[in-house]
Amino acid sequence: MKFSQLFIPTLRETPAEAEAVSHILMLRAGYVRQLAAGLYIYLPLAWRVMKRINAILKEEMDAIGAQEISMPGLHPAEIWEKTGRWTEIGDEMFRLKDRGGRDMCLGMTHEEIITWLASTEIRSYRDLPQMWYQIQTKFRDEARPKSGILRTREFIMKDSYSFDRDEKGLEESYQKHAEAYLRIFQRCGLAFYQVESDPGMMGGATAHEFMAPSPAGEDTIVICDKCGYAANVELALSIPPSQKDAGARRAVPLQEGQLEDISTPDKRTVAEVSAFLEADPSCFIKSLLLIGADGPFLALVRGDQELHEKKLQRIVGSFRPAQKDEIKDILGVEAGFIGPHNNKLKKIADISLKEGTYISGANREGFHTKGIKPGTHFDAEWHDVHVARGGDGCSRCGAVLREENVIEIGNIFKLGTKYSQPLRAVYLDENGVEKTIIMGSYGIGPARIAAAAVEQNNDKDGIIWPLGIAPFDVEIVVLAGDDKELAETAGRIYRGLQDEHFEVLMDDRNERPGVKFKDADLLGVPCQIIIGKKALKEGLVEFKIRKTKQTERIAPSDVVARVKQLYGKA
RNA sequence: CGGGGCGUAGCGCAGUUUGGUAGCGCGCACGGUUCGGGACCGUGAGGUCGGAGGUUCAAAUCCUCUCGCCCCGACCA
Repeated sequence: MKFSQLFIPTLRETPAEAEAVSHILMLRAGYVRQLAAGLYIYLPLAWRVMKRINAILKEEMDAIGAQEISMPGLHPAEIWEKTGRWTEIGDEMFRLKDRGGRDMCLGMTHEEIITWLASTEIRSYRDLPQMWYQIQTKFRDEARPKSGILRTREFIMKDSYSFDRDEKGLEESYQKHAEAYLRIFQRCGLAFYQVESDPGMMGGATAHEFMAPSPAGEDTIVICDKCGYAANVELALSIPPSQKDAGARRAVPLQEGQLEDISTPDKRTVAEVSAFLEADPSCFIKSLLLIGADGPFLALVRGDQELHEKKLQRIVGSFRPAQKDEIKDILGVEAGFIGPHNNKLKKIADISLKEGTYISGANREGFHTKGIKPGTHFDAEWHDVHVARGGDGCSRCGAVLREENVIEIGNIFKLGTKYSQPLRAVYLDENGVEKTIIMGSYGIGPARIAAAAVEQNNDKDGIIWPLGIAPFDVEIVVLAGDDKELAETAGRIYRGLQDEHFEVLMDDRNERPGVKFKDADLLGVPCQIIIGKKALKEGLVEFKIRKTKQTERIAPSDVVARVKQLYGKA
């Protein structure tokens, strides 16, 4: 296509509202424009990228036997009421009424709808398994849309759903998706990890996320380079480094094995007491009084660790922090001075506390206690309830974990019967017995793939698209648009590339060379064919790789072969 | 929802403290000269200063309310 006939509104300056690299570059290079918070218009270039990503998605989904369908974006409330999510989900759901006053919503996802479909159509074990997918718009009234295309209120998603007779079937569908996802992200040229994730509100037992490392990412994962363990910090296990020596002796009382109260007036937080006593935070026990379904209990983590509420919730069910007066009523002291010893409350302690001697609140106003030995001075249920961090040990092999910020680009969930049961998606098995369909749900955000690709592949001059998803394969830069000879050479190369099914952008604009070079680098098409008078005098054109800026002078007749070589089609 | 920042020409910004009727750079249009890394000269178009109300002889500027956008946090099928 001719640049002069395409709408590519590049910007010389960075719009003030953009912060993330991908957001800045996609605005500057004329890919997207913002309509409102979290709502973006995809201009021709961005839409071409999206189409390419979607084509890869379709190929790989079709390859595992999934069938493309299309479901409405507007849903009746009734179905969402049946699964309970109409009330479970709060402001994040866009809700509206139709003219008849019926409650409706804009679909945030399609488990309900597809399960309804399955419930009405699937009768027999002979109908299973099935895998259905769509590439469709989702609506979520995000509390805080951000980072351009990364977190929006309306976005396209590839979502697929598997329907199986049993767990074994689900496992197969799940693995097929995992493998397809690996191929998809590879073809899109992304660096990514597959990590264990929290099933969250989706329900079900197993879930994985596909994560593209980027500073713009909103999620954090820990990775073990030795054994391959990788998990979202929402559930990652780890072994915190052992108690630090710095000031550790201060945790030891004058008489070994005894407890010793020390005056710590007005020192309440770990940071304050740690500074006051000159002992490392890892020498303290942080005691948090929480109220669970069975009454109050103490959660204990080491002073240098953070309590992971979701992990704790999985162990004890839902809980809430105790209020100030509740703490006084139960322990007789204010929050800054509570400790695990000398009380009979149930205790859940983090595994990092198993060894060592500690200081904690004395359960006495203005005092802390030294010499507390877990197991000796208090008993507890031991669990991993701290937040895993880089530098911790791997819970599987002990090697040091690494931490990285990542963009979630895809996820896969084993749903089980979470949706099929309330919506009565059932079938009759070989023995005529009614069984509930076992489901899985699998999502990919194409816009996030695009954004992650830009985040991972750019330099000071602009975007550097991975080969598989660039808006064009080749950009021909014709340095003097009005020169006949240049135009003819460009035309020949253009047709030659098209004959080999390459997507070619030809910058035929009547612009100065500098402008064309700058725009070409900004747009990020993987390779450029530069046609200028100088080289052409010698019968040559230039072949430039966007990523390395390496330039080769080659004969016009060799261009097609050189491009084919770059794209591995030689 | 809590905290912070910002709304002035298409984009980036100045002007707001101390009220006097809006300016700079880029971009855009036209003419000319240029033409291998965002050219130069000249001419010109373009703004109810986010909106509403108020104070005042006079409001971009002061006051009240309101809307929008961005960032941090909470939240996040």
